[in-house]
Amino acid sequence: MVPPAATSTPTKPSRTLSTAEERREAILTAAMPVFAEKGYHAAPTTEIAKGAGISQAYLFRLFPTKEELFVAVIERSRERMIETFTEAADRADAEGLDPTEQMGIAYGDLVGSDRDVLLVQLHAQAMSGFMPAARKAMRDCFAALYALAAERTGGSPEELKLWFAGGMLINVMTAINAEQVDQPWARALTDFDGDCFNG
Amino acid sequence: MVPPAATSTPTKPSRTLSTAEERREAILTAAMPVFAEKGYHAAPTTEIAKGAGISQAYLFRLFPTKEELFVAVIERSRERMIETFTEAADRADAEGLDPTEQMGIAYGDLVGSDRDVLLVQLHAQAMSGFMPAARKAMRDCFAALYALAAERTGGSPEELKLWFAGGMLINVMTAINAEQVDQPWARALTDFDGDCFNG
DNA sequence: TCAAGGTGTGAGTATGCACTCACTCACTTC
DNA sequence: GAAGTGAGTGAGTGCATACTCACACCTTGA
Repeated sequence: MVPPAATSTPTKPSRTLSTAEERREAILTAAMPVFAEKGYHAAPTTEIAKGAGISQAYLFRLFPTKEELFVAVIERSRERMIETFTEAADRADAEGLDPTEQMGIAYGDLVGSDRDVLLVQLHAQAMSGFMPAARKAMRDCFAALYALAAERTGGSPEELKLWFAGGMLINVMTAINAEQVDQPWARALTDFDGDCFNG
Repeated sequence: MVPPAATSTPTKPSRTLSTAEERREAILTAAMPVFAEKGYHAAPTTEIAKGAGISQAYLFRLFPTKEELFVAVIERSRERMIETFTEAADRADAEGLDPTEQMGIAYGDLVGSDRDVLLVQLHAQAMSGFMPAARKAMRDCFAALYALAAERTGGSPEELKLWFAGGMLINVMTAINAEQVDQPWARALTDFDGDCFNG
């Protein structure tokens, strides 16, 4: 049960092969921007495999279908959001700030800086219409986020609805870069300071 | 100048060919559900042409690229929304009802009954990330809808923002059929009666 | 009646895709 | 060291796709 080789140099890992779990992580990391940019159908698995540094054949061993890979990417983007919200809520608690507002700000920052998370969400929403696996993943996503928001903000269902609605608007406005448009509609729909969605 | 064959049955129109404009309309009608279901990349132009009752070759004469066709479909879905809102506002005016509320209800009905309009919007939003033509079409769409809503409801920018945010939430919840889910998050996020978004 | 131009197509081309198969090599166990 | 298992791949297969081209037919105007 003891590792046999204390003899080999300890600076290098004795193992040259990666574990399947490491590869899976690498694939998800590589897949995220590709799905974000091109959407489900136009994202080539060859490109994802290349980005992960493995062969396409091995990609399909680890994720038997492209759809399973897509769902895993949706779940990963959900995890990113959960992390973001949790950190923001922790910070709000520590500094005595309004958690609803802090989580909202953190979300705006997240989708503004990490467009992959945003675009994966949008593609997944659109695919939900006719791809049951994506629909399920999106429902799970909303379930988790709603539970987290309810717990950390203590808001009423009505307040939470408003807060989610604001999030959906941020998504779309960010996707079309409305903040770069100098027109009344764009100014009105991208004004998230001193916001009605927060408390 | 007289059609040469008064001998043929007069119940048939003398013209056997359609005009290009009629064909264009037929193509858009056929393209809408295909793009809605499959998204931009996975929607085959062969299937669209077949649905429109013409050859694929002629489709490409009328819409030189698939992208132009996609943009035209986005614009058509915008027109549907404009019609819906206009009718609802007219009705509200005629019957002394609140236009904001009536337009909101009409929108919910539209996306609930005509999923094509909804899904085309969602696909277009997702494509906006990396397809400038789709982004432009979506911006135009928001510009037109915002102008209409502002004129017909007289709402403040803040009120209009709330109203649009509610619309974005309706979109997503409808896409994932959240109203069929019996869980707290789904009940809260699909409760659009007596709504905070309406005045 | 005939030319001009619009309507319309069959049959491609070149490319890209998800997924498979047969196979090699690294590592562990006994 | 032998035997088993998991990591990893080169080289496909079969099919679908956007777009093209040469060509035919219908309609109109003079």
